[in-house]
Amino acid sequence: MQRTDFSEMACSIARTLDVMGEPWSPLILRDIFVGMSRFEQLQADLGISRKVLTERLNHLVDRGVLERRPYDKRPRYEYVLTGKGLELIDVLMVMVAWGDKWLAGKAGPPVLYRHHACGEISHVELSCSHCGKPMHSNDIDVLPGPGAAA
Amino acid sequence: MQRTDFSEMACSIARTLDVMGEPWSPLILRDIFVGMSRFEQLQADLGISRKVLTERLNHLVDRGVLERRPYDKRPRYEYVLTGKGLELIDVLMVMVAWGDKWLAGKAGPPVLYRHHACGEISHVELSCSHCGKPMHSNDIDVLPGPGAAA
DNA sequence: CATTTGGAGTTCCTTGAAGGAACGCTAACA
DNA sequence: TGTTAGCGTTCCTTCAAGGAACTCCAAATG
Repeated sequence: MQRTDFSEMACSIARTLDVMGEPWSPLILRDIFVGMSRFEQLQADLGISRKVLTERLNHLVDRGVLERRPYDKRPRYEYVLTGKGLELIDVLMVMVAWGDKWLAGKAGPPVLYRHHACGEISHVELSCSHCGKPMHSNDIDVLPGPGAAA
Repeated sequence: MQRTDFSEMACSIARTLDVMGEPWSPLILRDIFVGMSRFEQLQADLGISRKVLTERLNHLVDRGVLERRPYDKRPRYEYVLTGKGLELIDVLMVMVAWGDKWLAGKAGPPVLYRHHACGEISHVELSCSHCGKPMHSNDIDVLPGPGAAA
């Protein structure tokens, strides 16, 4: 085996990486999220090899984060995010927040988010699903869960 | 070039991937976050090739998310997260939330988070840095920012 | 003093994924 | 009857990942 399979590990990080951790996959999801749904668009925008794009799209469809559907009587297809896929965009939004803070430099962030609820330009924060207060790596204890390995 | 360089793209997702997007890097960060700081520990726990582990650790140190420091008079080193690295764990916490929801199955989540502030078992949610309300992919408009490409 | 031990890599070989260009297939259209 | 556009597939080359063996160094041990 040339690349280790993460899907069987008892770790939600590893399993999530099995879905979207291969090279290009997050960028493909990004493009589809912002409205590029067709093979040619994706290939041109990313500059990715057509072979790899085919593999990645098939994999994302297999894993249920994308849906492939015809948009013409001719054999033409578009790729759209499923509900599962839309939730995966959360991961990208946090990557954006981190990259904007640590890697954007003087030029500033390449894109901005405007939040519908308040209308303001903002970014994403992590909060606790229970109490709503901030929740970052230093604010938690990590405990074994029911699905832990033996 | 065999693998495309993402670091020069005008995209915070691509730039973040340049830091932690290579195979194994997120799992290395996970292990270091939960307290495995030494080369032998990491290698044994992950089952990663020693060569690749060396490359990944060097890269993460280069990018400023890990610090390599001696813990003995002998040539022994440990790897610890910098502040920049601790913030990168946010990305992993969101991966955990998604993986727990969509991939954990009947067995349930492999690990649980207990939030210091409220003492409850919970998971991470995304909220708006401005108004504090939920902020997910459907709740935003994406606009070009100052660092956008030409 | 010579030898062993353990941590931290380094080297080297094999396999297979990524890059890249060319080719194929299908339905409409000129 | 070509031609075109969209969507892949094939094939070849290069380089990264897997894996095992090897090196280096300082301390501990006999």
